[in-house]
Amino acid sequence: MSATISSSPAPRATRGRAGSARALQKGQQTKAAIIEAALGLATHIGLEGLSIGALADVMGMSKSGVFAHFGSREELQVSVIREYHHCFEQEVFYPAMSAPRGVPRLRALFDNWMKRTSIEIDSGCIYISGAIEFDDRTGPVRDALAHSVLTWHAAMKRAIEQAKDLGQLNADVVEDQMLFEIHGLILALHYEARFLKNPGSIARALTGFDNILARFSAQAPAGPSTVPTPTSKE
Amino acid sequence: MSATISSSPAPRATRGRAGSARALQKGQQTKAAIIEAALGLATHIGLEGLSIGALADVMGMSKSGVFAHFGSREELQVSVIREYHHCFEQEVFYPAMSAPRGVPRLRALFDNWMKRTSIEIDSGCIYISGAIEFDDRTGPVRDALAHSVLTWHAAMKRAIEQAKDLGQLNADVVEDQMLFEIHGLILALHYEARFLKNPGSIARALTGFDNILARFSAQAPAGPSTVPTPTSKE
DNA sequence: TGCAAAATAGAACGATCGTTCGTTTTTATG
DNA sequence: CATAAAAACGAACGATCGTTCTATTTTGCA
Repeated sequence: MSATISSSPAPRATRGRAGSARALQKGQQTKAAIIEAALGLATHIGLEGLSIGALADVMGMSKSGVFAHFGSREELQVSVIREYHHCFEQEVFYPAMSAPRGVPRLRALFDNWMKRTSIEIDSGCIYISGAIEFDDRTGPVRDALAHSVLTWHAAMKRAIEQAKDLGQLNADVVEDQMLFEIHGLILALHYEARFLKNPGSIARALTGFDNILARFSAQAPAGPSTVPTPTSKE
Repeated sequence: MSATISSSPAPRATRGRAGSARALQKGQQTKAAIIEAALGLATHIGLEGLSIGALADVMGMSKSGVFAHFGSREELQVSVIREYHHCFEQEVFYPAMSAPRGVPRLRALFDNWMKRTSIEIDSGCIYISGAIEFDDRTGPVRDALAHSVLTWHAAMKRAIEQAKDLGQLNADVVEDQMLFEIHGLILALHYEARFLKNPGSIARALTGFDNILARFSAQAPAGPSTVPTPTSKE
């Protein structure tokens, strides 16, 4: 169990010769700045809406100057996803690791996830918009996106498992099921708050989490939480 | 309480003079065919991905020929949304109305909604993809989309209310809260089945629904379902 | 400071976009 | 059948897209 939710390929090392500890070369820090700006754009207009021309305007440089750092739009999109992955780790995952294992940490993960998702942060969530945009497509962008999301889901499942091991959740809790329902709360929050502008969505998400927690908690003799009534075939 | 979930402005009336009961004039039926094809495209590539050129190709006609029926791309998008609204009524709402009021009807609505959303139907859901695309935009397309979604949500809330009135759900159930959680299941299903290709998502959605139902059902003394523990400020 | 290498600029490409306009074909009615 | 209206076409528009290419500028190190 590593301290990070994923093994990133140490992307930001200095490149030049002789392990000079000097910061980034000019090109690298420009590239980092471009990616940061691209992330800002992508969280608002989506990965597909992200255009090199608009990005160049924001950066105050030429299209070809921006382009040269990536070689293709797809590579730019993948870079943005990696950057978002990194931000997500910093803002959601790491802070929650200081909470004690079990339900408190699970709750912290959910709270941070929620904050990242909700309109409090004016930017949208790439993991959500990207999933829609790359629904039925293939290729490196979709792969990078799915990889990041799955990595995050694995981290959530680990937290659920720990809560189970500590006896704070029922022993027969199915991680996938609990995660599914929690994920639903996040998606509903994103939908109702960002699109429908429904006030009170944050409170409903919190209530929903408490409801899920109560149902999966140890002590109760467990409700109908394993086999569904087969109301629809298939 | 009307029999339809919305009052559509009787869009498909014959136009010509003297109430001739003849079917549609040529133009109208071409337009209807275009909208149908456009809906097919939009459910796969989104309302924003929908282009008049691609639509013209599918229809085997010229761009300007297609365009002339709408006058603008926005009007085409709005037409597609109206068509989807209509399909949604036919496939989700009406069939469920033959189930007895209360929980059975609520369950039927959920089941149909699920089928519409899941990958069983190879097309995606415009209410979901559209919400992402028109997150932070304004204009008639967004308005039409939000109107349709809110109409559908109102229908769901009505079903919850009826189940409450019949004593099948707890009297203190908050419709908005229950709908929020149910909506989350649908969104999680869409996400995990369509994007992540997770097998078993349908079963998890069904289980989730049963869990929600059990929690909001009459008899139990009600868990912590109203006020959340304030774990995050705001 | 000099010089190779890296970084950026600028112009152009083919493609596609939504839209406009004038013409031609098709339709529906007298 | 004739004729006016409706429908569809086809070409062109300006804009933007990702990408390529060749200069020019800037950088980093000897």
